Amino acid sequence: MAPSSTPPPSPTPDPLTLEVVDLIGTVVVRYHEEYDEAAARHSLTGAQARVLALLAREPLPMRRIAERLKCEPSNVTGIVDRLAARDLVERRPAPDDRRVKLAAVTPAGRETAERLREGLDFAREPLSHLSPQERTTLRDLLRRMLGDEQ
Amino acid sequence: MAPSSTPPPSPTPDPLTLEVVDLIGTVVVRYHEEYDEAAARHSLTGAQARVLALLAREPLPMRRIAERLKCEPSNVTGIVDRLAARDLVERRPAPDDRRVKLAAVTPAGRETAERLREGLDFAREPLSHLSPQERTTLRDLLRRMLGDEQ
DNA sequence: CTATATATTTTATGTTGTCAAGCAACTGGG
DNA sequence: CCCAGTTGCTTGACAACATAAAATATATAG
Repeated sequence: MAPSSTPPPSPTPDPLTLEVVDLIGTVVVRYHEEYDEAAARHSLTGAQARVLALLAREPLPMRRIAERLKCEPSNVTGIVDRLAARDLVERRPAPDDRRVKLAAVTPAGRETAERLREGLDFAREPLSHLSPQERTTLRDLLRRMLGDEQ
Repeated sequence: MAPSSTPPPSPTPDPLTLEVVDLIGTVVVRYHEEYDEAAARHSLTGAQARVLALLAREPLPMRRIAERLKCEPSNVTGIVDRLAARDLVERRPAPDDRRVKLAAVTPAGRETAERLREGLDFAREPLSHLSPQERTTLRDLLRRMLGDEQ
């Protein structure tokens, strides 16, 4: 069984840490709500909006999309299918490897992605409560919190 | 209309705000990864873990669970069904209203919820990079950011 | 050339989500 | 009391998302 050597996983983190974790949980919930609402305004699901936003930066092989989404490649097939059916995304052959299919936004997809980004209130609404000075502090704290890995 | 003081729909939010939003996006992704991994260690899905954690605090009517999860009550039926099938949760009649069913953790469910919470590294790992002083600052900034509503 | 590995899709299955319909139980006006 | 309307939950039909396993096509190593 488990040897007694394991460092005690801190059964009771201090109240301050707990509160911060709780606040982060609220941020996560709020972020998702807003993202899904913004996506719904364009008749997109959250997953579809995420893929569309990804592809608006650069075309990607299906496999890379799956890695970004942390899901199986077979799952991406369906999501891209649905985006392709609405002419927001298209599949292109990769020049160097005929196995690979690059998913790329169409002009219509690019425009939808842009309007999606503009409509995402999370950038404005909650952060508008903070001064530039405070935003800088928050940025630095989040950077440190997330560590070097990023 | 909006006086020039209101931040306009800001087609181009300032780079600082964009970076903070980006960092928050990373936090959201990381939070989900860790939550789902912790849940998977107990053979739970994310939704099941969330409901179990909710009920570990107090029994709730199905309707309240749906409100917390921001989904339809009919959806909660299935999630609670699956938790009940594994004997982590049970349905109890509400004393004052025979329509209502209270979902409550069983002893096994309570233990799973506790171990789930302990296994959730998000409380320790990222925040351990910050001093108590910094955590306090972060807490205050998040509070202000989320506003009075909470 | 053959064997193995990689990229994608297909198929089967399970979970999560919605909506509409149904049933049981509470509530208020007559 | 009784009836109408409302509320709480479940059921059924269906779509999206997720996984795993198998099939196909292509690439690469030996």
